[in-house]
Amino acid sequence: MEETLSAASSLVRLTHLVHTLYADVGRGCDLTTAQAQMLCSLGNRPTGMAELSATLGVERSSLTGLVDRAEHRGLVVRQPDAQDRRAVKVALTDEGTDALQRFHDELTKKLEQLLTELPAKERDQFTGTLRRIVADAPAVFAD
Amino acid sequence: MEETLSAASSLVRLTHLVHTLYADVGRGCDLTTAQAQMLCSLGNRPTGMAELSATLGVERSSLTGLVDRAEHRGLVVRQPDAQDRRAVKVALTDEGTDALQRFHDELTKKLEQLLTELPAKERDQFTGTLRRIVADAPAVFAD
DNA sequence: TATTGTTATACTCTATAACTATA
DNA sequence: TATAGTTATAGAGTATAACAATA
Repeated sequence: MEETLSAASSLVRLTHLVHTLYADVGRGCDLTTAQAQMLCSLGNRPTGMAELSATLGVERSSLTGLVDRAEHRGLVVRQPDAQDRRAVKVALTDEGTDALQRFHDELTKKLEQLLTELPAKERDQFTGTLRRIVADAPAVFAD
Repeated sequence: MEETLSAASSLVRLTHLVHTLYADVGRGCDLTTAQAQMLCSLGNRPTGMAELSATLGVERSSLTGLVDRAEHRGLVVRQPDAQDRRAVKVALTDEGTDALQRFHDELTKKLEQLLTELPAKERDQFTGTLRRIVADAPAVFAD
C-alpha cells in the first residue's frame, strides 16, 4: 500500500467510483448503463443512428439492438428523416424524457455529494481544472 | 449549449474519457475491460472469489465465468486455499503479470498525458484534491 | 446454519460481416 | 460508389435462483 496515490491511480479510482454511481442510479430508474447513456445523449435533440453511434462509441449494428430494446420499452421512437429516406432520427418519448429527468437529477445529486466535504475554494479550483481537462471530451450528460 | 459545464457534467465527461482510454488500452493488450479490471485487482495479491467479487462489484456467479475465461487464456490460475477447503485463491500467472504490466504502463502514460497541458501548480492542486475525493474508494488499479 | 464457490438460465451489450435501400 | 441502417451470428458480461461442499 503506497502512502501517496499516483495521479493515474486516482483518476482510475474516480472513474470507477463515478461509473458505479452511474450504474446504481440507472438501476434505480430501471435503466441499464447503455440505456442511460443513450438517453443522456438524446437529451440534446433527436439524432441519427450514425451520429449516435459515433457519440456513444458503439458500432451501428450494436446500436440497432440498443434502440430496438429502448423502443420496445417505450423510451424512444424512430422517426423518418424528411431530408434522407435512408435515415431515421431517434427521439425521446415522453416516458423517455421522464426517465432521463429522474436519472439526471438523481445522478447530479450523488455526484455533487462527492464534492460537498471539500472547502469551497478547493472545490472551485478542482471543478475549474476539471472543466479544462474535459473541454474537448464528448457531450454525454447534460451540456 | 451551456457556457459553463456543471461539476456533475464534468465528472461524467471525465469518467467517459478515462473509461474509453481504459477500454482502448485494454484492447491493445488483447484484454477486455472486465479482464483488465480483474488483473489490476489481482496485482496486489492472490484473492478469493468472494473478496474479488466485492472489489470488482460483480456477483460471485458472474465472476466464475470471468475467471474461467481468463484462466482458459492463461492469465490467471485458481489455487487451493490451505486454510479453507471450500475456497480458492485466484492468482496471476506469469503471462497475466506481463499483460498487467503492459496495460498498466500504457494506461498510466495516457492518463498522465491528460494532465500535461496544465501548469504545474494547478496540476498539483488538482491531483491533491482528487486524492482526497477517492481516498475511500476501492483499489482497482495500482495502489 | 452460514459461507464459498459453481451451475443453470436468461438477458443485455458488443463486434464482424453481409445485406438492402437510398444518395 | 458511398452512406444509412439492418440482419445474422457469435461471444463476453451480468444477474437471479438453486445447488454442493465445507465451516
